[in-house]
Amino acid sequence: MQITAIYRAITSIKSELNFFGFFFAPAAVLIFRLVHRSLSSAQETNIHKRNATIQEVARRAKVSVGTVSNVLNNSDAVSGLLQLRVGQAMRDLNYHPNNHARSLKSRRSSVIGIVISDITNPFFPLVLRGVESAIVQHGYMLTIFNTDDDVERERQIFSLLRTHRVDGMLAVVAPNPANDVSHIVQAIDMGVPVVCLDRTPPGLSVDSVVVDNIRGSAMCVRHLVGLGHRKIAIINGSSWLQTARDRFKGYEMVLEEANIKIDRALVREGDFRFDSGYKMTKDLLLSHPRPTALFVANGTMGLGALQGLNELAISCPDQIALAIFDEIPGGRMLRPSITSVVQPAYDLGVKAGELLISRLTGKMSPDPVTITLQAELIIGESTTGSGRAVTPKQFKTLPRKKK
Amino acid sequence: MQITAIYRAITSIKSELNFFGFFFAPAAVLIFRLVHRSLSSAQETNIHKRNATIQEVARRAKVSVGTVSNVLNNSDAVSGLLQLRVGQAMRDLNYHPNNHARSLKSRRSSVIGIVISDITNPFFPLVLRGVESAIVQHGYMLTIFNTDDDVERERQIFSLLRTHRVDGMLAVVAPNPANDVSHIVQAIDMGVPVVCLDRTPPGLSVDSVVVDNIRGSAMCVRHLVGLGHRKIAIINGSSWLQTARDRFKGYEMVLEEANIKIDRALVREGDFRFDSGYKMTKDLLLSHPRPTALFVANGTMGLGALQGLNELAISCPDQIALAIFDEIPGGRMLRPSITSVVQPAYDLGVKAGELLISRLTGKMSPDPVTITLQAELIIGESTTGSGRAVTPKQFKTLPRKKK
DNA sequence: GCCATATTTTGAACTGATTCAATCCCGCGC
DNA sequence: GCGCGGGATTGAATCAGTTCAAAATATGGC
Repeated sequence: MQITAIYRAITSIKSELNFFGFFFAPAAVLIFRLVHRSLSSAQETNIHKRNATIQEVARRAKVSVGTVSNVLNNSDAVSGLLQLRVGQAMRDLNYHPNNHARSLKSRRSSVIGIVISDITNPFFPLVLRGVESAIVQHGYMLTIFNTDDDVERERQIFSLLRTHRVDGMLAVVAPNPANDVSHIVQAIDMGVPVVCLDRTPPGLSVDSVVVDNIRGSAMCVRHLVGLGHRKIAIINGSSWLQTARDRFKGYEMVLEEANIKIDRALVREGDFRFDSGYKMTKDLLLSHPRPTALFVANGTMGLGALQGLNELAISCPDQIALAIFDEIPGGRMLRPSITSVVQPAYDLGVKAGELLISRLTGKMSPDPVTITLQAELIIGESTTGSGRAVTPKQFKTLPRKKK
Repeated sequence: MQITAIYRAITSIKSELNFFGFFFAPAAVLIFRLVHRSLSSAQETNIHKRNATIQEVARRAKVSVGTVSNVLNNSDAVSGLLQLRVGQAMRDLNYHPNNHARSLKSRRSSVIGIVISDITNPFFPLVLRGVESAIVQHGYMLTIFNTDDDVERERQIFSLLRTHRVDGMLAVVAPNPANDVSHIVQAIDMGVPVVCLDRTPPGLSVDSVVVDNIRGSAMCVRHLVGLGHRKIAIINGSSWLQTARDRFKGYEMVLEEANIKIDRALVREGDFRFDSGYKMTKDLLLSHPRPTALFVANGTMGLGALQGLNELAISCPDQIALAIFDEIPGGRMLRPSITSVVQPAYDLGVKAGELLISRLTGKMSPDPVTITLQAELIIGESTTGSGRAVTPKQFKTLPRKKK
């Protein structure tokens, strides 16, 4: 701490210039002000561990607290002169308004809670960035929670978020066998808008932004059928999730339309995690009848499936075709590159954030809205290619959407 | 909203049972209570859009607000009887204490801010989970911000976090050419502990948890030298970052100890993002002298490098050996599998969270602490192998640390 | 049963903002 | 010179908790 103290001694004046981050100055200006201030009121530098209050700002600017408050909320009715005086006082005192006091009275916290299953699933970071980009410009900030798909945890988090009086919530709901969505209903009833993201709780009508899983899955399976596959296995997620049910529905639909009878032995239910993808792949490929194609219903399980294939030394696509719902990171660099259903993760986040914002500004009909986005099928070598090295040309012609 | 309303009508009583998430009941009990309550005091159910206050709880339990407050903070001195009465009242009213009021008076918010460069860099989700696991048990929650390595943004975020009166901050500092760390110093001076994560701001002594980048990098380059490489290129991050400087230092050190003169043409400075890895790889491999090995100083640029190699149809490791600092997701599944320096990302988060917690509980000497963790070199086919399919056995023997 | 002491319980003061009715001030028309 | 209208400014009340000194109650010893 001593070093910090020394550092502060040198730069204390410089420090004060950073006001709300709205204010900054290049080096030259800094030095000027440093000199200027050290000649005038350096001794007034706040060195105590207490934040300045609105009272102190008011006193220093010789105005009332009401006026300072008006400046803070850049209300219309403050004369230019006072604006300046107050602004100067704030800078002098390095004033940072206390958000707790503000929220207590105004009943708005400028915080949005986001509840997801697991941030290490590479799908979610993108969603998060999308949400962030949509809400930051409206002055909101994000607090994040992972549920690991545990409803009980989800319930606790909802409670916690309510004591923190978040203005709104975004939720990727956990699989919910008891179908008890009371915590969600309760939040909405108490005036906290909730937008469901990626998954919708069955039986509850609520704002949501989802991907057309049926169509995405159907596209992919249709591609496999088109390549002549008849024994197509699927590794799906928990059937408590609408998402998983829809991905299965797409699979079912296409097989029916192709007059292929669904073989229950080829349908497996995992939990959208690495291990279940890994185990079920090994299991499927060691049992009879062996599928000629494998459709894995999410990316994390997809990685598990790859691991499984590697360990069994089963070559892809020669011995089995592999298609994965979700983009897997570096999937284009894999040999073979992976055929995958790519979800618009970032857009999903943006749309969810925007929907929540419009709920918060109240300029919407009160009826729940559902926004559906389309996924894209990216065909790779894991279903079509040779599985050996490809020429650059081949690689380049893989359809790829530049960000 | 109508449907929500209907749903509520059915389950309003059920809903109330979820108190703070500490409380839940199996279906049978639910039904019992449903009947029980509907006979007694169903009309008292709170259906208005206002949260119950501590006053209301006190009135209902026939105690003073002070007592309710004591129960909330499970202070020692409350008799069992009153505990029960208050608890019941809370449940009856579905009470969620207002954290803003609480924080205003108590000057503690139970919120920790975390500032990182970009959550879509797969290194950070793991860090985040580590932090979360360390702090959640102490009752803290996380709010997260991405800076995209922009100091000005970082400064704004620090200001915002201070108005929100977070109890502490974790920061992955952005490269800072002006070396102006005033916002960090200021926060610490005002009593908000800051722990730097993964990177330390040069010239400022502050709590931090970092990886031994010099050693990690040296191990990796030494491995390349050991394979006989003499023309080893490096694609590094911004030299404003200690991290990047250290990774270079490891490279430099090993080349010196092997008596290899450093060729400036083989040293490139990128920005730790995909594009710079991609462009610099293409550039390096098309220029003269062509390196025989490439060391990329982070994972995201590493993916870019792979893309570059793919496009140039340069086979690895036959034509060039590739080693990457950072694990890349699915890197074990790649053909060739990638030699990489794996950082203990999760542990890094845990340690940082724990360090911050001990600062918050104040049971520490005030001097800044630095915790250094070691990275691990995982040798893959991209430096040693043939680049063609491997047998399962080979794959299995890759050293792998089970989570 | 009484007094001293320990344990519970109470409630008024306080936290730092917003809100809004009341007041002030200024220019304008007559 | 006076009254009026309207925008600028003020400041007391309010939000929902915590805190802590004082009051109430309980415990124990004699």
